Amino acid sequence: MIIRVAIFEDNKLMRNGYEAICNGTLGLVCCGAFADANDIDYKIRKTEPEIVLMDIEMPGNDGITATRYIVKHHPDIKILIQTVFDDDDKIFAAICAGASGYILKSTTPARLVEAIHEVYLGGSPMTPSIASRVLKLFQQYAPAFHDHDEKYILSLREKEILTLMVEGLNLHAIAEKCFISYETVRTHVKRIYKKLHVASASEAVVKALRERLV
Amino acid sequence: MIIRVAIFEDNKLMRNGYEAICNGTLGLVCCGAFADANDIDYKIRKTEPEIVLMDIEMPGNDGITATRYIVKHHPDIKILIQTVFDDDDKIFAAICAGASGYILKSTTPARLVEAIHEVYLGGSPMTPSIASRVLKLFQQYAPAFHDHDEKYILSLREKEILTLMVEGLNLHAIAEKCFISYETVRTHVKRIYKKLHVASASEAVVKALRERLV
DNA sequence: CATAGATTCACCCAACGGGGGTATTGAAAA
DNA sequence: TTTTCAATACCCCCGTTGGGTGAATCTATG
Repeated sequence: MIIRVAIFEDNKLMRNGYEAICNGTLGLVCCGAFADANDIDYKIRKTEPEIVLMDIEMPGNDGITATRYIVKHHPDIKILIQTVFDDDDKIFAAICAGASGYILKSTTPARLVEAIHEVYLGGSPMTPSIASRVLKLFQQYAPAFHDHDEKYILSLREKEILTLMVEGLNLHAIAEKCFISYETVRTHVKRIYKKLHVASASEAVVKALRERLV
Repeated sequence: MIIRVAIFEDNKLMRNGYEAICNGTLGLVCCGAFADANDIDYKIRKTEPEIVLMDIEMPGNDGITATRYIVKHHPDIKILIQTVFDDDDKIFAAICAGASGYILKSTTPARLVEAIHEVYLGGSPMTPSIASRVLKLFQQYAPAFHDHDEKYILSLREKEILTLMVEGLNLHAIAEKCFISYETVRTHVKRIYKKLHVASASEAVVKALRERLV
């Protein structure tokens, strides 16, 4: 079984390198190598790849957008992102776009070939440093199962008011919404600040979001 | 530099196997091998590991709980989960508990040693099939942020100031930190509010956190 | 019953913050 | 070259907020 790989990479040297790696590996074949992701639909239809090796930074149509497109219109094709960027935004965007793997360009050819096979088998190879960031992002965005052993014990009313603060309401609006007086809201807010060890609304909402208090 | 590894694994054969792998590898040493995670604090304090190889399924104190405990009380220690389970619940729980890596027991000794080194260097090695599940979980739990294409274009300075606001600094403190006048900070802040369509610091920081602007 | 905590309300005061405006400089883009 | 825009800075106005203090209910909990 031969795995068909399409390459999107604007740097000619690297593109040729990847092509050579694919064609030089038993079981892989490069079915197309492109400098940009313009006319992506045509390129995909013509080359019919099973795996796409996608660069993020390309002139014209960027790799993230192309990934989103391929995932949407050719859901069977697996996409391996392959880039020099390791910042959270790029990783986040690539994952949300539906990429199956994310490896840095510092990866060795042997590891790249391995990664292509892993993607083909349904796995998601990631450079460990990328994986580390993914885990951190995940911990940040997984709201449910956090071990908050009641570090900050807020009463029901206090939690309610803190939630409204996070939603952007000012104290008067909170008073109206809770059917209590403005001064009462202030009293609660002050107590919340004491319990959270903060001194302003913004600090309180940041803490509320970070510690998943609301 | 020798990496100290503690092993938690109830199966005696596997435990001995891991111990042998560690002690048989240059640069690794097994500083403790335990059949359960009871008295976890004592075991950690006594053996002072840098890396913990943690099984999930153990009698008594389970690996997830132990992981949570170690992450909380010994934040410098990295934990490599090592298990036969590859179901979403276990993976999810382990990641949320703060594990740095997650590999299956089918992993080869060579890959295990590699994984320990990667964890030590701050990476997060994962068996590709685990990584694949993590990505799927991630896509599932981060639905809100798919459209992240420069909805709000903040200048560098504005981003910097917004970041400091998220960190809880008031405008005077920001002015000092940036070596600019208080009034200039206010000018920037006003522009930030206009761009984000908000009207208060708390709204701005909430938006900054939710939309990953900082 | 006494005590503690949650919830409610009020007043004072000083400072901070939000909204409006105006203006200069320097660098980049048209 | 002209224009645009980020970055800097200052002004006034006044509403909001943070801190302190005090106090009245009500409800658990020992």
